[in-house]
Amino acid sequence: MKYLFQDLRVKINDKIYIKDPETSTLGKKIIEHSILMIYEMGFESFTFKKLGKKIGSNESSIYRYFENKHKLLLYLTSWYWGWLEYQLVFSTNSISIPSEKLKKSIEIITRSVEKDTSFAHINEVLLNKIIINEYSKSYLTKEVDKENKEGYFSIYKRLVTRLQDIIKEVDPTYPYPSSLSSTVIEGGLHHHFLKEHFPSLTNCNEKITPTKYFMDLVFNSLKK
Amino acid sequence: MKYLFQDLRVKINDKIYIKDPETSTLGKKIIEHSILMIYEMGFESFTFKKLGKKIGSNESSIYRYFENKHKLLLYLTSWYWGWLEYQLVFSTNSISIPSEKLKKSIEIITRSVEKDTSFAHINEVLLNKIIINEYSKSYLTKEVDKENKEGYFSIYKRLVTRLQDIIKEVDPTYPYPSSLSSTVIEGGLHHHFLKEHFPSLTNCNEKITPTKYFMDLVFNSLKK
DNA sequence: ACAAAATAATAGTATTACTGTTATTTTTGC
DNA sequence: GCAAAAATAACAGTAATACTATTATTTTGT
Repeated sequence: MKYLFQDLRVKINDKIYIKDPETSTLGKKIIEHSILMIYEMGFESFTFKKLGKKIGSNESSIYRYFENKHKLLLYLTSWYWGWLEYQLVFSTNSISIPSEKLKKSIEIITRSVEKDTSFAHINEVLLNKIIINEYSKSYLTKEVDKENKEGYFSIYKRLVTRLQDIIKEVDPTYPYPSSLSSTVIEGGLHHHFLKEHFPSLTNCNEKITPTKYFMDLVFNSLKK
Repeated sequence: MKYLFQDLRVKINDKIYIKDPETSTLGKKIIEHSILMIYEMGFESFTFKKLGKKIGSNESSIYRYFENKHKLLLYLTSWYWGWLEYQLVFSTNSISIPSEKLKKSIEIITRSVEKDTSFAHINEVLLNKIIINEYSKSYLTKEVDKENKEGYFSIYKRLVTRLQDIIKEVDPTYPYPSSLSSTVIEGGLHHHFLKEHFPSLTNCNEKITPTKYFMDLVFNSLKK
């Protein structure tokens, strides 16, 4: 796995950044440490000034890469969904039985990220936790329609579509494939949050994973 | 309906406010106009200074009611969930057939609020839209565990529990009643957001309501 | 070695999110 | 109806945020 992903680069809409952070050491440090800092202090408390101090760079240099921290969050979330999409495609494309393919997909999408794979400066475990806590904030804004038009959420939308297509293969008569796909992806994140902070609002715990719950939910909805 | 609700008061955890806004004209104006303003400009752009200007009051007077805008959001969301809980209990307690009760519950919880009922200074239609757009921000914070301990989310939790109990009545063997309850409540909000901003990620539209989708989802999961 | 590009340093601005103090108005209790 | 108390308004002030702009220094590519 480690070697396989070595050369993978997640392609991100280039309107999200001013200068591509993958093209320089400073850029990579911005990504690396913004993940660590947003994880530690939460998105609200995180500022470019603090990030600059942490990486020994000037605030103004960070502004050369991203317009503001919202755009940086869009970058991180796009990267995450692109990475997850790759995992999904990679792990399922050899599976020909539709129901098996769907099983694997639900597993990949709803599991919690346990260990770092291959990207030197990106800690996927922490990034996954950031997505659980902060992803909604990237689209619950007044600018969502404008940003959606600019394509800032296209990787996420592509992932929802992929899962939807896999659902359709299992049951072409099911009337709500995209709704179900959205429910699994968004609900998966929410369930990890509930597990951690509101255990009474979920049946998931150490033994019962969100994956188990969503597997049941999806397959009960589809005709076999 | 109008008269029935006239005297209903939603009881909100008194640690959320400094002074109960229901006890004065200024307090009610704060609630009334914060709903209008958050709806119009979004929670991020909303400030106490702007609110003060709008209602012809000083910023510092608003601080006598709420510590900060986050607490005000907690107040509004608590009120909303309390109001919805009341609608749920009121509309379902005469129903004795469990599956009918569950149907009605899903309808109440996942429908969009169409018109103002009875609270002079609270516009429930706009408040519902605020909940769709801003509710997540009230708990996706670094302080969530502390605030949960203080009981700031107890009304919401009680609602999830109520729906869970109704689910259990329909199928006592179903292994994920609280997860399913959370999925319906949170997923309902999310679906209204998708319908409006990401129509390709849902099958809901003018004709197919989120209620229809969730009805199908829930009843397919439960044994009849 | 030189030019161009990238980064750092510094300064500055408007706004936010408050706190604190005092003045004025409104409410209430007798 | 009046005095005291409570509520509200007005004003001042602070540290931090979220930037923009300018200039200086360092790094890099040829």
